[in-house]
Amino acid sequence: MQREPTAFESRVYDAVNMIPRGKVSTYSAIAKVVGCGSTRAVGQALRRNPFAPEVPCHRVISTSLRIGGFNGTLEGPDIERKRRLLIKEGVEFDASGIVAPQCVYLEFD
DNA sequence: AACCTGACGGACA
DNA sequence: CTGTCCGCCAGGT
Repeated sequence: MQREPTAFESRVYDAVNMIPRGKVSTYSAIAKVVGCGSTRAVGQALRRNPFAPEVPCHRVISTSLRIGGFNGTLEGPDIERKRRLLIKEGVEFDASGIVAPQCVYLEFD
């Protein structure tokens, strides 16, 4: 059974939806935009993501420019898929799997 | 209302 | 470099 998104989650989804194609953002950036100092709260909202394809949650990475998690996991085939998807959108990755800083979108609104 | 959890981050050993 | 701890805030039970 589904539930309506809270005001907080709506802000998170809205912010994520603002990320242009070929770019990514970080949890801390999103957290700042939605007005909370906890990246964890953002992670929870994205994990729940009721708007799966609508909200490009795969464009959100950790502040260290490493890919965070995806589909509820921190590692595994899902993460690999996320990486491929980002590359497909034009996001560049370092040999270590680090996202190119130029592809990071930090300013919203 | 109380307690636990978490797709994190930063500090420290 | 890795592993551990604490703080952070909202959601779920």
